[in-house]
Amino acid sequence: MILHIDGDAFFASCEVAINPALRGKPVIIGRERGIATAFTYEAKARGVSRGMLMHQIRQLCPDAVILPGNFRLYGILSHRMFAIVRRYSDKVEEYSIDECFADFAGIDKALGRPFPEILKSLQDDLYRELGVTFSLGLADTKVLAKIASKWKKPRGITIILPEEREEFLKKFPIEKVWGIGRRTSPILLGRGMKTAYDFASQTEEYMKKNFAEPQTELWHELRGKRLFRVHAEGRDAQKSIQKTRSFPPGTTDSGFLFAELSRNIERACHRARRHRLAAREISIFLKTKDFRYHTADAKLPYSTTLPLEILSAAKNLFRKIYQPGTTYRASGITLRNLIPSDVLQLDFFGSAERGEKNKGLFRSIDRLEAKFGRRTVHLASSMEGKNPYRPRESEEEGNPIGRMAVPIIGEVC
DNA sequence: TCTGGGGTCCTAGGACCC
DNA sequence: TCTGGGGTCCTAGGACCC
Repeated sequence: MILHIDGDAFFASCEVAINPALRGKPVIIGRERGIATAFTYEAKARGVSRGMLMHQIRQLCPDAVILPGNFRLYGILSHRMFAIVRRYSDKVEEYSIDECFADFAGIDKALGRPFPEILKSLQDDLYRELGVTFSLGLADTKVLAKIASKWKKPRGITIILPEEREEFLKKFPIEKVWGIGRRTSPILLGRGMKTAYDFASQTEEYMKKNFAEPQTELWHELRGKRLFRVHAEGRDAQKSIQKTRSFPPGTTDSGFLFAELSRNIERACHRARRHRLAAREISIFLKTKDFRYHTADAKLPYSTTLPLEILSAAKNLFRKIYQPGTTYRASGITLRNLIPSDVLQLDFFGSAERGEKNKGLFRSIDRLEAKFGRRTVHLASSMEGKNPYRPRESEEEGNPIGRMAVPIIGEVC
């Protein structure tokens, strides 16, 4: 058996857990982004929905408590949650910040208690020690466990026994199945499949003829054939780092646009340095006001974690895709092909000294930011002089020095 | 749903090779 | 070369997830 555990309104629940005065109130997370990222069930009952804009929420729900995300807190509670689950099974896959899978095969025999009792006790442990409620689903496969935990929320416990599987799938809408997204569900609905059962009861020939591998795998898993295992070995190394920011309603100003991109590059590099990763490839995108993406990418001659080196590559890419007169609403950078930055990378001419001075510079900047807050020092290319929009409030907090532009040309600093 | 930010994986098709 | 068959690798973009 595989267990799936899912946090109920996790971010909002964490806030309530550390501030009991919030209990029973409509609490919404996402102030810094302007849209609802997570919200309590009280907020949901008032009509708040995912992605709703903050000003709409204030109208709908004037007494809403709107908070910025506190990811350090969520990370700590997440960590503790995994530790609690590991008391029951040592095979735990940390799937996301508020979710995990655990291999529960034989756990009932090992503990000498029936599964319903074990799950109840695990759920109680989680609530008692974290102040956050979780929903649990137990079934033969990952996909079944995942839909089981989703079935009853909050604080649900759902077990799908093999003999009850078909009846359960008949109640479960196809579009809510893990792996069936916006594109696939209309196709399935168009073929008359409304429930997970309608999909799972197709023949294998039909699946092979009409669907690709990912859907066929889901089909097997829904029928109780285990294809996806619990990955308890720990996470793979991170493969990419992305930083993006929207600036609705948008701009046609190339100077502002590039400053935004530059800023994203600085943030991405900062993150890469923190994780001791360097990038060998980058890609940038500009998103138009009608939500189309224009992307371009480049391989770098050496792996790097320094904004100045990435900036010059990004400038060329920017020229390729920027079109005067077009209104853009967001930009972004992705650092890819990441390798540990302590591995010495020689460039084409064998020079290991490249960028040594800049490395020292950015080490200092990182230290300054650790002490005085984000954006204490930034590149001149990221200056928002032309920014017609006010800076976000969170950026201004905790910065005793104020903004300082440091023009850096080449290796002069 | 006039729609944020951060990720991973799959696949079709082109380039190139024997 | 009005010309077959088979294979690998790479990349762009799609689809999905939280």
